[in-house]
Amino acid sequence: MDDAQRQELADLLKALGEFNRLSLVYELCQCNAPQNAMCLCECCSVDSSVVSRHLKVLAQQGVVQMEKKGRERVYSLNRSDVADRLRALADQIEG
Amino acid sequence: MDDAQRQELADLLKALGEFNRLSLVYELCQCNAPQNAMCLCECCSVDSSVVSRHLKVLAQQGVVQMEKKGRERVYSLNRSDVADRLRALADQIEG
DNA sequence: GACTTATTTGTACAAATAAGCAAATATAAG
DNA sequence: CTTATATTTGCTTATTTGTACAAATAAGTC
Repeated sequence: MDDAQRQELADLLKALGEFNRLSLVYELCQCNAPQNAMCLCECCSVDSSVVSRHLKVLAQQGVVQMEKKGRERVYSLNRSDVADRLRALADQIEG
Repeated sequence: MDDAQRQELADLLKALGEFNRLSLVYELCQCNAPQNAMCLCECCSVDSSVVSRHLKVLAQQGVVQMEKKGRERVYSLNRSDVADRLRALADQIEG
């Protein structure tokens, strides 16, 4: 694994390693249908602009996926993608 | 999962989500025997005091384990423990 | 077009973080 | 006891990060 890949993994872990962002992930985890930001706003009690920024971070790391739907944007979790990356790390660590 | 547990998980991910700390983890990952800080110092090119602090963070999150050995302190990776926590998250995310 | 709703962006600010260096501490060896 | 080595701690600096609020943008509805 080269430095760039390691940095990418660190960025993913950092994205998940913040309480409100992790809460967003768990919230999306329990939804079958994609959710909009206003809805997600309720699970962590912060301003909508903050949720917007957190979702942007999660999207940049490929944790969530965004889709435009009318005037709202709905987010869904890239379940298998994230799970696979976490398991790959777990496997490496376990050796 | 309550807030405290979620915070704990976020703290673990944050601890792993920094380049130099993740490098330390990978370094320890490739060692069979526990390593001292001076040795670990070489893998990421930072001051020994910085390594000391990073190792402290990792120890607080249960990622590494420290053992006094003469005047040096040797660190080893809590492999299965960390791997299990990452897999548990992966499982939850995959749903 | 005017209005409403959803989301993003600009700005400001406080708190947290990472880093380096020097000094302090701990412990072994001479 | 003195010296050498390993590690931690105190201090400072620069940078990043999370947050709130207001304004801007986007897109639907009347």
